[in-house]
Amino acid sequence: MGTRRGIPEATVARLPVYHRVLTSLNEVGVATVSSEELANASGVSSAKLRKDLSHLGSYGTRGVGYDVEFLVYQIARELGLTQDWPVVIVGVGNLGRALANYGGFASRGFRIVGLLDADPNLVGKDVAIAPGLRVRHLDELERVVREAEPAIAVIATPAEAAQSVCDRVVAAGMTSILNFAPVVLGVPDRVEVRKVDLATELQILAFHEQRRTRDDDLVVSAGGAL
Amino acid sequence: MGTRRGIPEATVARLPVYHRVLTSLNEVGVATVSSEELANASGVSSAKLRKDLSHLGSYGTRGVGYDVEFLVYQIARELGLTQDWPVVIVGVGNLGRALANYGGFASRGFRIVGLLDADPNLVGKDVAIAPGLRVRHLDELERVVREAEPAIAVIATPAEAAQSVCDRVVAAGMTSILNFAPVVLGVPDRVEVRKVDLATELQILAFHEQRRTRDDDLVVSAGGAL
DNA sequence: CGGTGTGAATTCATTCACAGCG
DNA sequence: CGCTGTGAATGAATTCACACCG
Repeated sequence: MGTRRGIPEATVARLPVYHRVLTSLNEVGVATVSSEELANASGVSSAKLRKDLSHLGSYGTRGVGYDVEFLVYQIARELGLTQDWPVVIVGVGNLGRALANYGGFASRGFRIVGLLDADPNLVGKDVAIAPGLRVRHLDELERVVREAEPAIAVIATPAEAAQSVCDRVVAAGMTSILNFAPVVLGVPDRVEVRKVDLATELQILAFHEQRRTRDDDLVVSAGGAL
Repeated sequence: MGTRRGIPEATVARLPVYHRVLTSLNEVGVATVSSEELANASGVSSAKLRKDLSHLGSYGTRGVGYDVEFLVYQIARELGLTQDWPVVIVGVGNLGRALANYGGFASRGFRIVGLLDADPNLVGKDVAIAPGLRVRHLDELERVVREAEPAIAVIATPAEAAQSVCDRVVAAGMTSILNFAPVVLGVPDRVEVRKVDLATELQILAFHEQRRTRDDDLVVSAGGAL
């Protein structure tokens, strides 16, 4: 039976993908999927998918597969998507704006309750699709946190500002941070930080691209020598 | 001695962080760091850092530490940052624009050679800081690839367009893709895809936030019962 | 029969702890 | 003496392979 306690971190990181794929399937009217099908659509092996789902419980039917609608709900519940998550975004440059207008948030329980920036020229602007959500000055951070009680902050400021914004966010009592600034944030143990780093991702691709090229050369050389 | 062949994937993913931290230290004039210091600044344990660096070679000095400038160069070389990486960005919405204007790219050898979009209203616009880089129509993709020979494509389109853009990118001969669209891209084995998914990251945070809250409740209940 | 769920085997990553070098 | 580099120990994630159930 599903272990209930302690879902492995690697599994948690894949649940959002399964959730999205299942949601699509559901919208198209698919009622049932096998682990093989769902795995293919999610870009993982079927063994991995079954092991992942087994951590949530025995939600499949042997010889048949998984009920799409039921599974969507179970994953959503496990991830906490069935509740409302107020979020503040600090830093309203191109990236912050892109985030503010990203539809994927609202549909999954994430509700932007604050768009904050230190630049007076941006304050008061209406940059988001969200109804009447204007940019407020960074100094209103504490007020926003008191009023809307967001647990999650998104930091989309320039690198130089990130740590001090982070400190204020933590001081205001928030406990989860999604950091887009290219710096390693220092936080107390109780605060969870995840980072998304565009340059890092490109560098990892470059590494593999380089390795590929080098290896091709080796193969060619070796081939020539034979 | 450093194994030379096959640096572990987990290590590769951390090298960009070390590289950035070391670059900062170098700019501030620090000549030497210990594994302890560099590890702290990078948010990892010193044992992990030493093991990571050991895969590149024996670049430290016992009793002293690492020469900052030398190590920056070694990591850069390993990651392929010492060469020029032409990159195309497909999709020039807020996110694509944020990427186009992100300074961290140029400074690490990534050079944007194409900004492409299917929207005629965007074509011809000058959205990037980059000198004279105007948005071109998606149909020019093949031409851009032929002329500038980029290996890496960044996909920042809406979800609906991502797979067809991906297919064209692959058909044009590119082999590395950084995908920001919230879909699982299907590609041939030879093509490497990395994805950055904003909604996924928030969902992982929400999961932990929810767990934290649940556990707190348990602690409180248990405490009350004693 | 077909496909899930899962122990067992394997591979990959992290941590420990210390020998040995500068 | 201090700090690197690394085998050995531990832990986490993936893959295998098949018992078992609908």
